[in-house]
Amino acid sequence: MRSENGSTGRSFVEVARRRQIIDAAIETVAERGYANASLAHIATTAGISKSVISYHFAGKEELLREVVTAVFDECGEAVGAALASCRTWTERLAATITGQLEYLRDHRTRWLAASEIVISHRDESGTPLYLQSGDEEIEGIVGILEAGRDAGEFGAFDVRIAALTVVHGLDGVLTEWQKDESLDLDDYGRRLVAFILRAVRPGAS
Amino acid sequence: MRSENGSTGRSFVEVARRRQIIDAAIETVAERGYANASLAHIATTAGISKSVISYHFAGKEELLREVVTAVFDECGEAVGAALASCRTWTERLAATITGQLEYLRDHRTRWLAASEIVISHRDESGTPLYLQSGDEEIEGIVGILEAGRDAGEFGAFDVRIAALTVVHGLDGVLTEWQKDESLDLDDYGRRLVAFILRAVRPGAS
Amino acid sequence: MRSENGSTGRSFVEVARRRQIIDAAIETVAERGYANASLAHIATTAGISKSVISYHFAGKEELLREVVTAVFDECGEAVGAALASCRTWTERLAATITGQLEYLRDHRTRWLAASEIVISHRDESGTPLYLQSGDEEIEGIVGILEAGRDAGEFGAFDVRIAALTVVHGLDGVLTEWQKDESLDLDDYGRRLVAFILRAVRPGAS
Amino acid sequence: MRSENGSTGRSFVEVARRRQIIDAAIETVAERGYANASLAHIATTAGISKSVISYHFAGKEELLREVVTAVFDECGEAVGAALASCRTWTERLAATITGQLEYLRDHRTRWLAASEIVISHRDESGTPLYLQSGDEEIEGIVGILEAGRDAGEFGAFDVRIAALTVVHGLDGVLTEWQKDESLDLDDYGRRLVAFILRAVRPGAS
DNA sequence: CATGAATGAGGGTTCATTCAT
DNA sequence: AATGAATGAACCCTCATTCAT
Repeated sequence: MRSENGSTGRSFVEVARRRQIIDAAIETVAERGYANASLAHIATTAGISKSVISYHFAGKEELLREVVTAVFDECGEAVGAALASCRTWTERLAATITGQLEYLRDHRTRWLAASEIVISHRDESGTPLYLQSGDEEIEGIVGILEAGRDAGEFGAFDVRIAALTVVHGLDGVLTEWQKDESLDLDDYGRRLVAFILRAVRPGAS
Repeated sequence: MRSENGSTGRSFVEVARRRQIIDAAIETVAERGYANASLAHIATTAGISKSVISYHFAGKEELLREVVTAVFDECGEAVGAALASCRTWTERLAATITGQLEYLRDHRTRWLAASEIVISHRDESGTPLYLQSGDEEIEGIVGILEAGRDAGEFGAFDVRIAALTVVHGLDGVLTEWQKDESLDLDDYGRRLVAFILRAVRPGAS
Repeated sequence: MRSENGSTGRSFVEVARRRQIIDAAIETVAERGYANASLAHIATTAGISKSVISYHFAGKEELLREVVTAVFDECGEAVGAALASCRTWTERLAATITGQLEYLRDHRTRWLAASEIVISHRDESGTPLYLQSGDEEIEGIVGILEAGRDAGEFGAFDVRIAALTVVHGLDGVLTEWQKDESLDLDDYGRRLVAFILRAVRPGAS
Repeated sequence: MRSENGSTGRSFVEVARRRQIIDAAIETVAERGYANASLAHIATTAGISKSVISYHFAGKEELLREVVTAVFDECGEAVGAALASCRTWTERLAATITGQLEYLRDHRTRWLAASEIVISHRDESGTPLYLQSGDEEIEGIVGILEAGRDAGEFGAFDVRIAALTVVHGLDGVLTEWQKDESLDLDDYGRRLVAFILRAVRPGAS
């Protein structure tokens, strides 16, 4: 049993190369857009030969999926860490929003690239990636909202609608940030949290 | 007195052909995605030769921009009509949401295509369309929210954040609908309106 | 017998239209070069529809040939007129050079276009036009040189070589003029005549 | 120490392929003319796929410029070699003519192609190549003529006019050779030299 | 482990020509 | 007499992928 690493059977060098290529792909997609991010451009960005990519990845498809997985996993971990120290459901709801915005703030390029790919890429059957991904994020927020409602922290409203509003509201931040580079994401987060908390606070519907 | 048309100098036949091509482009983009919507596919969908498109449009760029303009104008008119009969700012806010959802319900393909293009298409300088368009929609909602707040219908909150939440929340509906074809958009709209109204209602914070 | 014109059977309007198109072709070829002178550009220059050209000319081939014929005939007439008043063979040789340069000076665009076409255009068999044209010009100079030699005005040299040198030397003037717009063609002509006369003057060798 | 090549960073195989493609381009242009020399035809002539050309050259533009450079450099070297063994300016003038004619005799196709390209090709701004190139050849002849005049070998005449006459006279040889395949270039050269020497010989202007 | 080389498919665009009106 | 409309061929170029080395 070769156990240089986990269970993938990849050597240390191999893992490093893949990471390098993934990073180059992220940079390229973020800069030039999904449609203009050819393997040639990615290879140039990485400073390697084009066929190195083909050697380490089964194809462009796999590379792009790895980008998405890597970024979304990172972000998920960041949000998870932010959630760990929360005491109330209100705090957890706020942490979900601010946690993701903090990731976005610190890893804008990565998030931008992953978003582009999820939105634009389609598998060979023509199905977009964003229709293939699970709804863990939404389910997580739904869980927080339901628990908070049961605990009396939140009022009565459609939790799924609320969760979707939060998720898509977060997506919109990136656009705002692109339109206005000087946007203060921390401040934006506080105000977004405030607005969402208004919506979920107890009281007449 | 040549009165075949308005001020564009286009004949009736020309206008019809352009519309046909635009419709074919919409269908193709919605079905295959922006990146796979080649002129060849669009032509095939329209049942015409590839070069007919080049004859009627200066290029793919112009065709795509016309698609976006056509769809967004249509939707804007629909929402404008819905707003016309409103008495209160609350009604206007609700009508903005339901009006757009009704357009989306009745013209799903058109909206889908226009969204894809706005998100994915970049001009020759590499700037995406969604960063080029103005913010009329957001400004409109901001106006409603401010007026409603001044009229005492709404509470005190960051109107821009609120407007962005509404706009991006609407964008998210399409994704939900694609994931679940049986989604009742009218019902969804009522619940989304209810949630947003919770957020904007007067009261603490 | 409809005899509005000569023997071509073309009406006055028809002739005018053809001339208009020929002029537009000349202007376009001179400005954009043979390879970039499409019927579309020619039509735009003429301010007419593209298919008008096809209506009046059997094809692009015919149009281009007409351009060449028209310009070369004009130039030939100009040179012929210059020759008419000459008394000596030396004068005739000089008039051949200065006559053509005067045409060039006064009709630069026309000459430029015709030259481009003759050099670049090939018929459907692939034969360039410049290999199809007769050698009237060269023969004419050869005739002058032989007569002048027999009359004792010129020395003994290869008349064909001399004629070719004159003809191609004239071609080169256009290039010089393009490189230096301020070139004084009259002066250039005088100096070119002087040089050629040195070569043909009687004497050793 | 990587010493596969000089300073271009191209491997041996790469250089060979480029040469092969350049040769195929030369053959194609010479045979079909500049305007009909598509990359597809060049590829067919080379017996390779069309995209191989794009792989080895940045574009058609680069390929064509390489053709011109290669041929003109070759010819320049040949003429330079012929000049090296000359003692008098008269010999040098003659060697300039015969040297180029010898190159033309031995590499007719190459010269023909390069000439076609220089005359017909335009860069993206529309400027023809022949207006971009320097005048090294003309300057060289001018230098010979001036030195020869100062040395008393030649008479008094406009050296620039003379140089241009020589250069364009040489261009004309190719046309003559195309019209008459049986033309003896060596003989032609001797007679052309004789004619030019008549023109430059000392004596009254 | 890495890569230079090659390829065929497909991209958008321009073109000369035809045809019904 | 004129033209708007349409077409298919050909244009150059980019692409993801494969393969021998």
